[in-house]
Amino acid sequence: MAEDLRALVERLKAVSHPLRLRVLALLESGELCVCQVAEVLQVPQSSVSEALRELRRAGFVVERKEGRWVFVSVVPEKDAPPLLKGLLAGAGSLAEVQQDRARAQEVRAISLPVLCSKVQKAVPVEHEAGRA
Amino acid sequence: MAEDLRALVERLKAVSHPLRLRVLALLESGELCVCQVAEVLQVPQSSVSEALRELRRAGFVVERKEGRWVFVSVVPEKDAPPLLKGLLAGAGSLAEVQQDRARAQEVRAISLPVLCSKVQKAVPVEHEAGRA
DNA sequence: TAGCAATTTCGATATTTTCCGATTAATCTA
DNA sequence: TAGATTAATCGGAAAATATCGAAATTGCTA
Repeated sequence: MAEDLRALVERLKAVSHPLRLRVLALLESGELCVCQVAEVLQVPQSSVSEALRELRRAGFVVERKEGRWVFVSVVPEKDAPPLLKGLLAGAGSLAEVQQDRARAQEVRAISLPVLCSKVQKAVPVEHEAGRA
Repeated sequence: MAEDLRALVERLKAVSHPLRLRVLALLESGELCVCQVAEVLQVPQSSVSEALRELRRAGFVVERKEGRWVFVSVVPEKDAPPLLKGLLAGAGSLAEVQQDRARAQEVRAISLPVLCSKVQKAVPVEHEAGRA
């Protein structure tokens, strides 16, 4: 009885969201800084920041500040909430996630100062308009 | 790559809800009919019905009609989405869930016709007013 | 067929969530 | 210190969700 029903629901809510789940799954491929995440996913920076805030609140990711950059990564296994492992296993096999991770590899090859000054258009693509 | 990110998110959303998660966890203790669930959880019947609709859509529960009663239960393991197992494991240890299951045992002892005609008040308790 | 009884669907409101541009805060660098 | 840059927060409009009584539906029973 480690926690409370409501707490578990909050944790689930945190990942019941396309962008947030995508960010979490992306980070499993390794630490990234916020601007890298925004670049990989082609999403406005403020959206990434908000997604990360929720994931942090839920205990799924941790941050590390280095100068003006903020690096985020999946919480170390020993501190991870029970859900996390199964979640990442499930998400890791999704095509979208694998594409994101591939893109992350390319982005990692660019030095941060160069990457981030590169004005990211981040075409605000609709997050709902899937072919249901 | 069995599914789609959006599908996974939908599945997670289905259980990111106090009542729905409670219902799902309750059913792990065995099949119940809708009116029994309403009685155990002290929640209006239409709310239970709606919760079950979502859980069914997400593939977590199945129904079996018998006369005018509808019995619901957790989907058999072979058909269960990957998430389910870990989810139930996590929820099963929650105090609230254990209480619900204990109540279910009492309710099962009452014959259905007797139980259901018993006008259930189901005090519309606020679902948000936790001491945050 | 009439009348219950169990469940689902509907309707309407209230609340929450989402989203992103603009602003602010923090930190580097010249 | 001024200027630039990265990230967080704010604002607020639009969309989605929650909730539960009332009405509709389905199927039993007499």
